[in-house]
Amino acid sequence: MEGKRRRIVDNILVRKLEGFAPLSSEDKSFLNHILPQSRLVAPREDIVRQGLQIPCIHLVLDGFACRYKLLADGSRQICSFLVPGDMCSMGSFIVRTADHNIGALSLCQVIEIEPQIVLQMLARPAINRALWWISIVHEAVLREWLVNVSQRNAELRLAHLFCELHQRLEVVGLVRNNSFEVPLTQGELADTMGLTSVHVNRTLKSLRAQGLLEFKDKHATIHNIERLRDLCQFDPTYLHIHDNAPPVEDRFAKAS
Amino acid sequence: MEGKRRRIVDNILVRKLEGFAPLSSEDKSFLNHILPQSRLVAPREDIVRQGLQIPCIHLVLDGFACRYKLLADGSRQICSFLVPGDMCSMGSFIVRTADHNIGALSLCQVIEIEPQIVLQMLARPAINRALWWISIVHEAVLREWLVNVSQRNAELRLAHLFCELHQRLEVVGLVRNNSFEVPLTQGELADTMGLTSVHVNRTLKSLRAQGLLEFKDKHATIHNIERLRDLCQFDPTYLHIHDNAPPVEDRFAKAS
DNA sequence: CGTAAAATTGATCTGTCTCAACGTGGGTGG
DNA sequence: CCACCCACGTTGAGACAGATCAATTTTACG
Repeated sequence: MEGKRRRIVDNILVRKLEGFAPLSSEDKSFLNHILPQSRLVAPREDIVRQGLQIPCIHLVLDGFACRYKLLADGSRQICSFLVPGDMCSMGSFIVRTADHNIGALSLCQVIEIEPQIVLQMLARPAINRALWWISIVHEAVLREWLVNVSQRNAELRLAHLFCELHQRLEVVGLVRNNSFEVPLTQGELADTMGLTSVHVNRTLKSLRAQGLLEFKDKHATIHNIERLRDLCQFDPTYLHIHDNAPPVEDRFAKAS
Repeated sequence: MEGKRRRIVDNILVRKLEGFAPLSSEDKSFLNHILPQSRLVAPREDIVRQGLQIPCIHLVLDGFACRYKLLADGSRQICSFLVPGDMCSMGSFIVRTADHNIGALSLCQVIEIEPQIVLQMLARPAINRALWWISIVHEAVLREWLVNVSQRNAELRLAHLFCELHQRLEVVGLVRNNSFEVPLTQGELADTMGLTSVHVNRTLKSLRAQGLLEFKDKHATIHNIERLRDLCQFDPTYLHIHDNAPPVEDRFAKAS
């Protein structure tokens, strides 16, 4: 049981990192032999608290977590989702204080990666690059969310978000039959999209009526992903899957 | 003349990086001896084009540039500003294709840092950390912009943006007498804030009437920064100035 | 089961957009 | 050096997406 869980655990990190570039068998073996203790985090429980010291680097094995900020008037903005395979990258290593919260949305299984393990990861060039990649993709996703909230109406916003989740969950093998788990309430979707839960509800109803997107019982179903992508102009390039840049030496060769 | 410009040039990068943590004199000397050729970029000219290969890493010496995305309906979202001292960090090193454009807003003086120089920078631990810091702060700024656009009304949005610019420009010594250059049109502000230029105009008028913020002739003046910060709950923590995390060894000491 | 959170629907209100007109300043060609 | 021009700024009036307020139904869970 323990061994089985451990294997599942490491597989998802390898799978995630190989969404960038293939890893050598040594690197994979290294990742399969770090044996951090995983723990469960209850829904609504915080993993990182804004203003406090960042405890360590976390990897989500199962469940949805999110980064969020609270405003004085009580409103909340969810700034990103951490889905299985995602980790909060280098922040705790570089900077003293957290500028945002990270909290579990559903029951989460997370791993706390110890600082000395992170040093070992950084010492491996391919993993080092993959960590940079995570950071760059995170930035790109944030930009896309900014565009989403700033430029698109409620219908296109929701469509785009579900296209993104579909793509990200597919990479880690969590989409089956056009359907995937999204353990969010409509209120949480609202806090993500800068809408009210009332308006999210109405917009989901409209998308459902158009046969574009069903969201029920914490599961999303997209019958025709192409149609949904066309609607909101979803272009997955920004997720930079398998978008490894050529090494510096090759670029010299190309330049000369 | 050349020597003087070169000194000014390197000073701003050193100054920017020391906004994180002090550099050793060797590191500073290293940064003062990279001698990249700077070039001028005209307003509206692009430095990086979405979908194409990212040419190399750029450092802005003077002027404002921005990252932006275009949508099919012609609308534009400005996703971040590059002010003097800012560089577009590791993207070109890690990932093949640009997921956004970078373009000059005003006449810009920029430096193109060659890949092998970046390798040398990465080889120096303190500079390596500072590059991670840049990336982390970039992410934090994006989150704050998302909150801004998603949760605040036009008045608070503009107030918050100008508080941020005030803080960022002060770090590199570009604020004098509560006043600093912001070479943007109201239309560009609108594309930044997810508003129309008409509404930006009206909102600036209101802020001016309240004595909070003057924006005229490409210059912003904030007579009472405290009052403006209170209004929009600006908390500069997210810029992580001098927020260097303790090294891993110290954390072990603390833990034991 | 019972109870609270979440989803759903209706009616009304409002911040921001849209369309439209006019003012203004700086650059360019004659 | 003037006159035109065009981008930018400014102001007004009306329209609309989404918020707000409120009530009811459904679902999840102890």
